Amino acid sequence: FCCFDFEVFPSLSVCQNIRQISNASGPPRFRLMMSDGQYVRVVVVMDMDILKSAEEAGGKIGNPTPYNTDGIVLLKCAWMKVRNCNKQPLEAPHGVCSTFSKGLTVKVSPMKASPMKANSASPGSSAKVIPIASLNPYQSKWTIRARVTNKSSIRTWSNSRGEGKLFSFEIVDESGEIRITAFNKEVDKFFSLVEQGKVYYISKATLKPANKQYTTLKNDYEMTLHAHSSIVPCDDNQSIPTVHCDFVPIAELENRDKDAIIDVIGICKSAEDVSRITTKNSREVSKRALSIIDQTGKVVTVTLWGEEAENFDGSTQPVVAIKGARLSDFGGRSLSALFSSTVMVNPDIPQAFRLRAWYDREGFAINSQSLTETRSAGTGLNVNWKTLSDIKNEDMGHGEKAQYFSCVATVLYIRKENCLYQACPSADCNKKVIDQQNGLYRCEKCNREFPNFKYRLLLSANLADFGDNQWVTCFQETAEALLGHSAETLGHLRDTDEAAFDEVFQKANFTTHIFKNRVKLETYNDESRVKVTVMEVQPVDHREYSRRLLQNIYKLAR
DNA sequence: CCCCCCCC
Repeated sequence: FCCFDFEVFPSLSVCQNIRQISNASGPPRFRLMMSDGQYVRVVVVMDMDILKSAEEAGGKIGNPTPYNTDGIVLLKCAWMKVRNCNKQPLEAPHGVCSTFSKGLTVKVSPMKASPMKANSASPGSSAKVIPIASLNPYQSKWTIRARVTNKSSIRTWSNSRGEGKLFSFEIVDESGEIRITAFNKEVDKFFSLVEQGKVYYISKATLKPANKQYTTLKNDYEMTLHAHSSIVPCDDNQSIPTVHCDFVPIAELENRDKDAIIDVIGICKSAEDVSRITTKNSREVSKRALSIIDQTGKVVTVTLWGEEAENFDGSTQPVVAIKGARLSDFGGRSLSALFSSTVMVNPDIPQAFRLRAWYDREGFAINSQSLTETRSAGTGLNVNWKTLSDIKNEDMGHGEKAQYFSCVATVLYIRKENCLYQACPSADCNKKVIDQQNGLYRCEKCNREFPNFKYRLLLSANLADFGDNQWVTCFQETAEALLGHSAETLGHLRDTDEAAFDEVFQKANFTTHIFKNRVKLETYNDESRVKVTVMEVQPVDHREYSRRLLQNIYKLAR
């Protein structure tokens, strides 16, 4: 593999195999990794508004060709052959070729011949190429030419009738679509050959009636491969339709029925980490929820499953298009990918270019609203962010109910005096015990004496941000998170090694965290004061924090 | 010859 550096201005669209290598000043530079002899199709697109302002500023951009009617113009489209790949070798990214085919601005063709003049002859078969729509079980000598639109992973089964493995894929041509299944030996033979998005000549397979219960494809038949089946890649695929999507704007999902199967496209604004869950049938499966946003300014949660969940990388905020997602009413409205869904990351389609341009220019900063209500506000959406000065300026906590807010703040000081107390050792009682001075500790709440106690933390800390500071209270868990040690360890340290105990507090000073707090006006001895209690301490996600700051700057600059 | 579409 070699590297190939180039500049894109503005940074409209970058596919997965391109890494940004600098953007310190001037146009950002990108690096594409690929191997010698490959062809690259370079497509440079630009948003019409940006193009106009560039031209007004005296820039010359040749003769742009309208790419679609949505204000995106095609600036350049050319095939380039990669040569001199003897530069510094780089580790090949996983699945480099298949992801290239999904690339947004750069496409790699593995063809050795000129990609512009592909061979259109059928692969030595006397049977003529017929449309999928004309296939039926009563004819055997046929060949079809079709594009793979969806390919499953390999699955195994075991039931009373036996066991085995299989995979299936869906194909489309100008006339229609059909599902093809391969079992056992045919899995070994064809699984790696069949690639999503590619075109093949297919012949000598068995047709049988499709069970409509299990498929949404528009075909009365489906196909099973057998020992004599033939699948031959076809390079000339100009005339074979690519996956067609009817994208539903995210805001429009509110008006659609539950369980509707829809196509959706959006920018992956944030993504959960992958997690393992156990289904009702006690099967383990991976899942990952994404938040996607489109030009309607609405966000919706999409859940990916299995390998798709495991392999998804949302760190570059890619465009995600899903054909055939199912609309659910969970949390209001949310989406789930099905086995029959096609998930495309940075697809090479105008809607994706347009979305990228919109998001990078303004979408990233808009005040988005999610159609999916999340109960835990851990995803960065729906968090009530405040600065410390907001507590006073907005008279927070003065109402009937306590208010909750999150802030990014730095520890200025933690009082170590009286931060530990001796608490009742019984499981759910944290009441302070009275030292009877006879080796026993009395809990008034439990009305019992114990030979032992447990240490509990009750910390007063002073937090600051750029505008103000605030005394807060941290109980056990949040205090342990802040100090980085358990109450038990700290109690022991205080009793045995005062220097080490002091050190713990020194180390916690000037550390910065996300604090999730409860604020409430409390009255004690006729004196009212706002009390802030820390409910949660979390590390700062600097990427997410920077995005929020940029968003705030953008809003203030309006 | 499979046919699972899941979880909060």
